[in-house]
Amino acid sequence: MNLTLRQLRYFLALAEQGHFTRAAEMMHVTQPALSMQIRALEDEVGNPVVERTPSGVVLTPQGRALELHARRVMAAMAGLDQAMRQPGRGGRLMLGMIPTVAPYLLPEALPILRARDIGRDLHLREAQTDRLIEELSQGRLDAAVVATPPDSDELAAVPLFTDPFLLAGSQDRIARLGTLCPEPRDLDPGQLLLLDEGHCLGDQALEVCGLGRRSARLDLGAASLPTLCRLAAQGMGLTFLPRLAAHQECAAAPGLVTVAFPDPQPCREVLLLRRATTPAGGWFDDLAGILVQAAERVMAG
Amino acid sequence: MNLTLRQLRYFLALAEQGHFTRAAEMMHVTQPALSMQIRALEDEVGNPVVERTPSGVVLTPQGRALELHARRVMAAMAGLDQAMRQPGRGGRLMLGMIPTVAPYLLPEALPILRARDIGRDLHLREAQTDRLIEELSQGRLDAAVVATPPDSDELAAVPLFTDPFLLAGSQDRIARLGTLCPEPRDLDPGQLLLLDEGHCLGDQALEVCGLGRRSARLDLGAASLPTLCRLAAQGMGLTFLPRLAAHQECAAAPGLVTVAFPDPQPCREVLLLRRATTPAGGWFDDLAGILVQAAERVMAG
DNA sequence: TCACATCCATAAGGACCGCTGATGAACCTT
DNA sequence: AAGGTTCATCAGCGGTCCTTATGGATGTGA
Repeated sequence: MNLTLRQLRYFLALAEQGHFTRAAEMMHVTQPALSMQIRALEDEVGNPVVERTPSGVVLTPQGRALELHARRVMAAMAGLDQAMRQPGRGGRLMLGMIPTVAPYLLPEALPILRARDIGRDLHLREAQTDRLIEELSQGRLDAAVVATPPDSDELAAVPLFTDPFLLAGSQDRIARLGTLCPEPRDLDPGQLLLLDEGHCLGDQALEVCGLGRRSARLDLGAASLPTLCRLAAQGMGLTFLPRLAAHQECAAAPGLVTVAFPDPQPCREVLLLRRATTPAGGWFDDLAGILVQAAERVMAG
Repeated sequence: MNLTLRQLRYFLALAEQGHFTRAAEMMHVTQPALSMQIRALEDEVGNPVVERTPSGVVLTPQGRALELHARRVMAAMAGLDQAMRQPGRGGRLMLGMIPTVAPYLLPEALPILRARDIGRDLHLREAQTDRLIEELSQGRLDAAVVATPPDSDELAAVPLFTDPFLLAGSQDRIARLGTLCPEPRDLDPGQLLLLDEGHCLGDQALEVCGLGRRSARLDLGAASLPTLCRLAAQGMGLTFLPRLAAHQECAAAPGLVTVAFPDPQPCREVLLLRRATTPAGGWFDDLAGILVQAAERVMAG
């Protein structure tokens, strides 16, 4: 049994009109065309679906069953059509984000995404760069926000924004540095608090200081930026705080003070990645634009 | 946007296999055939639904939306197929029945109908012959049980069973008739209780007595056979009781006594009607067989 | 009662669709 | 660098589906 949508459409028209000729007009075809499709449908089904009476057409019991199910099929098709017509897309958008960006960018980004009908079914994955890139390559993600340029050429990146690093610590630690904030590489590596390995933020902080991870005082095992900030606020050391995170973390960790580095400020480039095969236009550019907008608000706010 | 089932099927195969060639094999077509259909689908949708990566195929967000909806469509089609494959039919069977048959035949018939999977969605209409015939002609009914041969040749009838009339009344009224039951036409018209006009049973009773309705003592306005039987049981007159109804009515109306007429017994022919255009075989003959079987049980029981 | 209209089925011809088989381009593997 | 993937493209062919034309059945009006 291999019915076609055309047969179902014609049949529903016939059921509605009760009349071959009128149903054919409704379908913008000639009456023989519709008759032949109905005939083909009945051949497939094995029984007549309508009785041809002199004064019109009557559904058989089986015809009524067919009508019921055919309407369901057409409803499903209508739903599909509508979903495809949505320019915003309708499918789940699988977005990855590194942990040093996600909690600061998302509160601003999500409302915009929803307003633009992109976040309707947004699926978020927070993970470190390596894992995000792997999942992106495998197609389990559609895009990812990272702060490290991809090495593989199967990924393409668009820059979102530049996120300067601030120096953060307790009031007295910062005061002890003097009135002028030092050059990054003048900092004492022994005072630096870093994130766990795997977080690009730690590596980047070391890089701007001209240091390797080996020379850092210790890996505190601090798994998250909020934790790190609380440690720094209690005077346990200094840390690099992305400006993106500054407002939220200063509010959350009383006693935390930040100072900007002198120009040229050290910074990280936040990027939006996609597979190179992903069509660039459309939702991807929309998403990038929204994230930029959200970042501006976070920085300004 | 005018997607075809073929496109959806191919697309689902592709989504499942993640591989054009394997999806094509799955669909028993060559790879170009599938590629072209996917291409056509993407043209309709307006965006790519899969990304072609070197190592296989990944759905785009829109592709995932399409997958979701396509599965719904295919599920609806599967439901339709299954419904059509049911030899029993799946549609509502619209059955009409006259009031002097329905309450007696149905208790036996319904279980059999259900067992044979015909009564799955049986729609019953109890009405007098004229109305049943009208609704049958208009296609609002598929079949009708009546006791009057149709005059129109747009209806066809198959005989179900013969239902003899019994004479029923109170103990003393029946006794007063003597040991032998009289010929129908020897009955005193003044003693006869009849159903309302419109019920064929009343007309038939008069007919076998060689009388017209005018000569009957009165129309009691008794709208139903149970009422009539209760009147008769209380000695208000005699009535014709179809054997089909005898057991039930005697049980329900204490004091009601029935006697059979001498041969040739007056009787009514109970028929199953269909539109002449309704295909005779299949469900219609099944239904007729079941009703005959049910009638045999009623008569025997 | 006969002509006519209406309705659906059927037949023949043509346009288009979709499949196959062959080929090509890009990429990965060895 | 060669060979084997992958998917895309093309030409040719067969089938599907449409249209126009026609036929048979039924109902209707003069």
